[in-house]
Amino acid sequence: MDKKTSVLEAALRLFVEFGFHNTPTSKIAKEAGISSGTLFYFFPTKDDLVVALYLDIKGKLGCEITESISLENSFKEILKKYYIATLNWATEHKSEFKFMEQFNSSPYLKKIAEEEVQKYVKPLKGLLQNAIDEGVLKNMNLEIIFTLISGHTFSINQYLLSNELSENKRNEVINETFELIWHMIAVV
Amino acid sequence: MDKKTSVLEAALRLFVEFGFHNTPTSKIAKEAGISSGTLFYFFPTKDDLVVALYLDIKGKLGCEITESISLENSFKEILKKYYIATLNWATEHKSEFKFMEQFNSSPYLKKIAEEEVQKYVKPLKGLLQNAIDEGVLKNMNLEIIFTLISGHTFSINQYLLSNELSENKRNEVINETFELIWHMIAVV
DNA sequence: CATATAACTGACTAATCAGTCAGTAAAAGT
DNA sequence: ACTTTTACTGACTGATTAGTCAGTTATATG
Repeated sequence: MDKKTSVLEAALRLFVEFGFHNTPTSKIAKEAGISSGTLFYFFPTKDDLVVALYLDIKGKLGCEITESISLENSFKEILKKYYIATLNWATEHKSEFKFMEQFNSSPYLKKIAEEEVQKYVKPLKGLLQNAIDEGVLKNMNLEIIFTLISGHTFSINQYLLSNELSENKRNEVINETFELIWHMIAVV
Repeated sequence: MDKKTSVLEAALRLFVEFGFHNTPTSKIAKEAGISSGTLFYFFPTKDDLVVALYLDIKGKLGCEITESISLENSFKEILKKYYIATLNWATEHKSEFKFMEQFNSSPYLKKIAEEEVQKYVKPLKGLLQNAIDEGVLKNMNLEIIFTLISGHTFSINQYLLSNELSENKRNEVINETFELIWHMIAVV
């Protein structure tokens, strides 16, 4: 296997379990089955490794979600696909999700350019603005609508992650809570 | 000033700026204007300090919010007071809020007993369950209702913290978004 | 006043850590 | 075949760190 990848995978596992501060590079190298020198061959500093892992995960998440969108549907259907894709991704990638959470609320975030943070958020914001302009969504501040959707998704995610539900029950919760957030932001 | 307190204050400042991992105890002691030995006199280990800070802040937040509640009002009014008190606290205690965020999404959280985490959440959950039983709130899973309220509050908080609004505008946002979450969970 | 206890100091240490480096092995280029 | 570049090693180092400890100062207590 690609050693660079195995470093990223080992780092993810250890960071989630022990945190950035309690995960020495030596441990990451050991877990990845490579020498300490190789780690620094690929990632000049530990910070570079942390940031690379962030960008790697963010890229994968962004791709998977934007891929799930088909613009042929109604805005409600598009948004629901976004919602479902995000929740499914988090459930299928628990470690990645926990890492992002930890990263986003740490001072490491400062090291990421604002434009990079916004990269995968921009398309959604564009769609939301269109929907507001067309009168599909309430005429509220875009940032507030975006915040409401993100916050809602995040919190339902927390619920789904801490309660292992059956396939049916899970879909029920997702459908019901989507209707709730939809009625909060949409013109009815 | 009490030296134990000044350690907690210095630690809060530095943790928020540099993160747990990048804040040596020596720096904390210096910032607090005491010797390294004194820090360990009060807090046997660095972890103990981090946990003590968490419990200190959580206690203060819990007190301030439960104090703001008067049970004479309608459930809607009680919940709105909760909402406003939480948002105001976060705005008036930005550092504390950031610290809690960082702590909650870090592996440090594991060091806190579940009952301690739930301590200040229990009364609210009790009120919510009553409101469900009385048919004031929709007959939904308590955990989901609780999650929806927390997530909503958290996200509006993020919005308020990153956009410095005038007193009027701020109140407007708070009132409007409270009505939104209320209509999401209440029987209308 | 005398004694005990609590608060406090700062130089010190043992351990750990991020990162280096001189050199080896493998792959790619010519 | 020869050379260059890339991938990789692991022992090593200098810096940093959490935590100690022998001793000092302040405060309370009898």
